Amino acid sequence: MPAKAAWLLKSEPDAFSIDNLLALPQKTTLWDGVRNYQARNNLQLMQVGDRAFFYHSSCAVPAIVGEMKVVAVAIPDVTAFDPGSKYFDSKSTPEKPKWFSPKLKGTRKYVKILTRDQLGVTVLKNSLLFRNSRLSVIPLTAAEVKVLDKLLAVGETA
DNA sequence: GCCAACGTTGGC
DNA sequence: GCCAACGTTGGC
Repeated sequence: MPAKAAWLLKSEPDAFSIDNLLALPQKTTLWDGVRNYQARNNLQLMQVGDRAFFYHSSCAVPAIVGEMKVVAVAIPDVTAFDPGSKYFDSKSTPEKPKWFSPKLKGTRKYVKILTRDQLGVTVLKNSLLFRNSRLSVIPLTAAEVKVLDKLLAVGETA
């Protein structure tokens, strides 16, 4: 069994925040609406049990604000089939789906968030979070996760 | 609100 | 298959 992977998932808090997620009945959601191939490919690589960090983007203080766990691998993104959805894509059909959504469960909201500023002075500086600021689903290396855990441990005792 | 970086589209 | 035009993301 390979070690569990870790991911960073971006969401605009105005659209869907960590609080929105944790307020859901099962704290669970299908991660839909992603319309970028690189991000899509990453969504499809997610395995049950993988860790996922929730990142608030396009807001006053961009930061990792909590954590989730993958509870189901990606299934076709149904919002792409719905003409009424702003994520509708006529090129994606139930027969030939183009976009996918894994299921994520919120597990934790941080007391102290990890701001983009903080992350920028760690090894995360070399991650896709900084090298490709537009990518919304980012794989994290074990070394990067280690740094995050360290920062979190400090936050708890501070 | 601005703008840089990047992805996508479409004409050729 | 190239590349200009355009649209979007997201930090600031």
